[in-house]
Amino acid sequence: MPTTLPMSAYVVLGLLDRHPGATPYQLDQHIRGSIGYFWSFPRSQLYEEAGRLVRHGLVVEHQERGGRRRRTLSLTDEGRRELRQWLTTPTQAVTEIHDEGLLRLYFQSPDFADAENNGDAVGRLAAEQIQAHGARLAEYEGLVASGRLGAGSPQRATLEVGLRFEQMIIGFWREIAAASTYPSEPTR
Amino acid sequence: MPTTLPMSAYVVLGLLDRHPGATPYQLDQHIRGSIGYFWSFPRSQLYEEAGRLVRHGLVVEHQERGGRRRRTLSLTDEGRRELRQWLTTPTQAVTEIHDEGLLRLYFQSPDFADAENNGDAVGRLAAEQIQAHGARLAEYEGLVASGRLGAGSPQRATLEVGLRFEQMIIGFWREIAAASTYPSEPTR
DNA sequence: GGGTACATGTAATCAGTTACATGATTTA
DNA sequence: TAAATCATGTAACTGATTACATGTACCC
Repeated sequence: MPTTLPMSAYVVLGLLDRHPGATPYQLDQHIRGSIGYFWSFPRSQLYEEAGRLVRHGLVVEHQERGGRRRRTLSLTDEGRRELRQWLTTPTQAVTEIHDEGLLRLYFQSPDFADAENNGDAVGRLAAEQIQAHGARLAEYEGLVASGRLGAGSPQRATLEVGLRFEQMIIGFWREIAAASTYPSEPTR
Repeated sequence: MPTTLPMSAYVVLGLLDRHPGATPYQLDQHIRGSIGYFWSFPRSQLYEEAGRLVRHGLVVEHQERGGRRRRTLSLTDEGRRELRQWLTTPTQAVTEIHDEGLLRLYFQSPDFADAENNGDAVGRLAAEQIQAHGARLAEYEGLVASGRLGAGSPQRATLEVGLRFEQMIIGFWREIAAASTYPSEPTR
């Protein structure tokens, strides 16, 4: 077994610790609307991940014969050990903010603040991003309001970062939008 | 050609627009210390990406015969068109904050704020994260101070998000640490 | 002129995604 | 009970990462 597994593996281990006997499909449901906001992967990967973890002896699966042939998954002792270990060993991995809007901003031409010159591409980008992040923020607020997350739970704490990020980025794009509509260095 | 390319493709197109004739190796240099903070991939992928873009007719390459057999890359007209189009078409993709520290926090047991109960795993995690994000913040501040980014440039604007994110997340982990007993960093 | 660090590329492997297929359940 | 929807899985393909190999310059 490799010394370090891909993140999807730890997500599966972590979820199985909380929800023993879940099927990959059910894991997918848990992921969407929670940790999937931060680190997502398609459902099919959960099947592959499950297979890999079984091969590594960290998970056992039991597949129904006939019908839907569901695979129910549970951690082995070694899987639990691996999870505990991952949770407690220091990481030196750094954060990446995967955001297509930011990437597009980065590659705008240097005169991007000059709306006349570029058909206000940045103004449009900003407007679209404000809208998209507003929707995301509302989703997060809905989650909090739903009360499904314990007040001091690690899930609630993690979501807090999502909330603060969305507030921050909305403010950022508003500033960009303002500079785009009213260029600070007008062409003349 | 697929209607939508992977992000690494747009990064290569965007960089080649600014640095025509660059080699994959040189692109790697540009990426590290700039957009790579947000969206990174290993150098070898730039070779593969270059090959793919050439196959799609978006890039032309010229490989030295003998010696290091460098490949210099440039956009074709169609490559430029593809880049312009990507820069101006609306995206519905959402942000993902890939952060291993947050993921670990998410999977802590519910009593995570109770340091007695878990060997203060969370306190350690928070301390480590405060340290790591402090270093990252310092790097960003160094970039700004270096003056290599134009004051109103899109690169500077993008970096601003990095700066605000790091400040936000450091504040977050300080709060987490405060709820735990492991000695926290002095406030800077 | 031999060692060290930098520059460059390729091949093999592994992970992730898309597209598809089928079984079960609800509801008009 | 047919149509629609939800649940579940697999296979084929594409993308990403690791490991390796070699070339060039620098410097003592």
